[in-house]
Amino acid sequence: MFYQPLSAASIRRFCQNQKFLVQHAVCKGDGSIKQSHPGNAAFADESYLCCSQKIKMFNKRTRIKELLAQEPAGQEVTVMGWVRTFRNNQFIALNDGSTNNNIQVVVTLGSQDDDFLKRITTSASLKVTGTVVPSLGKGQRMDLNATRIEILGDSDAEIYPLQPKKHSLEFLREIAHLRFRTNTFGSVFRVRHALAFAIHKFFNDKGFVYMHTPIITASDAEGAGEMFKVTTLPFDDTPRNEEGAVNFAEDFFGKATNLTVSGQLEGELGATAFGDIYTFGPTFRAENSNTTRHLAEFWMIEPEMAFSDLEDNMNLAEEFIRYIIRYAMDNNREDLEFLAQRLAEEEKQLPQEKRGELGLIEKLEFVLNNDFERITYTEAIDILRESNYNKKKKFQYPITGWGMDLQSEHERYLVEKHFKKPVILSNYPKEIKAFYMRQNEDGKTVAAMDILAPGIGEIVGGSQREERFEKLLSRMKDMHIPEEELWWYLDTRRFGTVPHAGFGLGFERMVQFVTGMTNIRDVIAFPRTPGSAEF
RNA sequence: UCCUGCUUAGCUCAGUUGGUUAGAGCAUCUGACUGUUAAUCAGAGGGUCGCUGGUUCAAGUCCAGCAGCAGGAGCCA
Repeated sequence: MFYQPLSAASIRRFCQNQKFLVQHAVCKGDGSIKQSHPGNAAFADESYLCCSQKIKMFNKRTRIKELLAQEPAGQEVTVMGWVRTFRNNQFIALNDGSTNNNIQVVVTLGSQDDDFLKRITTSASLKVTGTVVPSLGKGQRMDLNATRIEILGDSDAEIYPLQPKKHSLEFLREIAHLRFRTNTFGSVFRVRHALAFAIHKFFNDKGFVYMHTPIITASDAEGAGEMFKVTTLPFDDTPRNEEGAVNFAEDFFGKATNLTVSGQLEGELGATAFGDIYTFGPTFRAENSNTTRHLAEFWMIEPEMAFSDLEDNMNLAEEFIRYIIRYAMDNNREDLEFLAQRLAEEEKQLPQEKRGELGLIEKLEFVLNNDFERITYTEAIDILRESNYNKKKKFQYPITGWGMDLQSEHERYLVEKHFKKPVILSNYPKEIKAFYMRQNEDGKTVAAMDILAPGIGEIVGGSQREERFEKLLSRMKDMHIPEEELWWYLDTRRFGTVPHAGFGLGFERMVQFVTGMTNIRDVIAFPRTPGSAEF
């Protein structure tokens, strides 16, 4: 079905022409049908028209991406889009977001009056009907010789902020609502879409169940980070209990609630019934993190697999990452090539040692064609200790020995200097990892794994989960995790527990890796960061 | 949260040792031209130099505080 707001006059005209069969007058607002009177405009005033797809649609248009793939043979088409540039009062570069490539609309000299031409400004929206012919110019294969141009929406050039020139990413962030109309963000968000689609396809093809874990959670025991509180309690005159603490018994849910920091614990409930599940949804962290790779609201993918161990987990993660990169390479080649060029130009500004050794496309191909390096935490410490970097005391944080937490400079050294490819680090000391990770036989380490990617750092964090009830419970006690709050989680270990494993992958970091964008705020439509929730 | 840097026209940036009326390119507007490729050419308009206070005869320039932005660190995905 297709909906289009129309003026009463347009509706009357369409109905009189009988080109369109008006099936329903649809009430504005909620979209519910108010009247059903074929061909009668009287009921459609200030309403939305709803036309059946079988009937000729008002907006029957050819996407510019599809048009550019055709042979120019004099065929008549209608395209709609936004003006990128208007040169010479004659050539309109029109873009509709289906591709970065524009269709060149040619306006015959003298066919339009000057006042009309002056309204063809950057980002004005047009409906153009014309014939497609081979271009006389050199920059493009085809021209659309316009026979009819309709301005759908004017764009005041004096105040429209985007210009046909290079803008800084910082400036575009301030106009995030318009930045999709640039080539860079067009490509980034088409690739983002492709990756999201590929994720669902990958898991669906493998028989995983897509599970919707809650956004609002009551447990604050996960320890994954600071949480945003969810409450309907008043800020002034907040109800208090006898001890003077906020009385959440009076709150909406009757208890304290937060936005989720992870769907993992709920995911484990699904995995211990369906076998294999995955989640893909928004996640929230109230950490005061101001970096190029943290967001307060981000999207996370969390598969969880029953009857699996750490190695199965690593295998899945590696296959998964390859699959979605391959999908983007196969389906968004043009966008990736544009982004590769953009990145190459950006890196020209940097000193030699800060530039990537490979171009974006080469980097992605390298990841597709080479196995990830798999090493244990213990091996990593040895490599770092023996490195020239350490001997020359180039690390800001010295390698103190086994048991230390790795700093990002250490991870970067392993990934970018030593192995020069993605690295899967496993079997960390239990002291520096979460309570639910499975304890290894050595009594010192847990079956955890992180995947580190060049330029991004940690992209995946996962583990085999502790399926043994007693071990899990004693670990929770050690770490002061209240078991009464997680009674439901512990039930999976009480009733038919199985070895299982899973991981979390930060979607935006993956999009960063694939698009080469260096700031995470440029791969999510409307970034939420400390002090910033515009749009 | 900590460290560092930045803030001058719509955008990207110059602005010397503190010294006359703060400049450029692009954009915008007006006009010209017309097969252009971020078109070109000519002209015009556009500034509380982030904010507050201080030093000085004199501050865009020096000092302090605050704010915003960016990069790095921590936390992590």
